[in-house]
Amino acid sequence: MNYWIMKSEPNAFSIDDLEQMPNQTEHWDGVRNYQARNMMRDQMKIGDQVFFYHSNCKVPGIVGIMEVVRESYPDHTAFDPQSKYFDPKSDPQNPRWFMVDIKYIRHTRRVIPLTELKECDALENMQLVRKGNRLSIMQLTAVEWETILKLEG
DNA sequence: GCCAACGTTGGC
DNA sequence: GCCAACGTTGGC
Repeated sequence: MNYWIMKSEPNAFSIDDLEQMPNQTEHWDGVRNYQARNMMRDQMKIGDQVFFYHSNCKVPGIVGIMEVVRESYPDHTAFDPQSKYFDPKSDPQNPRWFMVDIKYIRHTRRVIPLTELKECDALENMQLVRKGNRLSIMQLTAVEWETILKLEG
């Protein structure tokens, strides 16, 4: 069992949007970073637990919990010239980008703001709180996962 | 809106 | 393979 954080800008796709999808499930498309791709492609397994993080918004922070329900497969938005995620270098015969399917579990009882995560000593080694971090997918340790759940209150 | 931190691109 | 230029991310 692995633990993850996945970021999304709520203007583009929020925890509320995920909750309203059919089966409360959606494919996590549009990831165009090799490190993040490698984690999705090689390490994310069915049943892994994921925090949903809202970035680039008024109160950035953790807003919900999700679960991996389908392991990696090609991100078809890379093949679609109409998509803003189109990448001509990704060939259906040799896909460059991958995604997983994610299912809504619940909202956290409150937004756990980034400022609070930064103040927590037990989370000081977490990638998310490091300056300049821009990765949209990060792995957590089990201890970090539990620590954040306790912060939820 | 600003800007620091990164990642990618492409000329050489 | 170096590195300057450029584009993007995302907190503030």
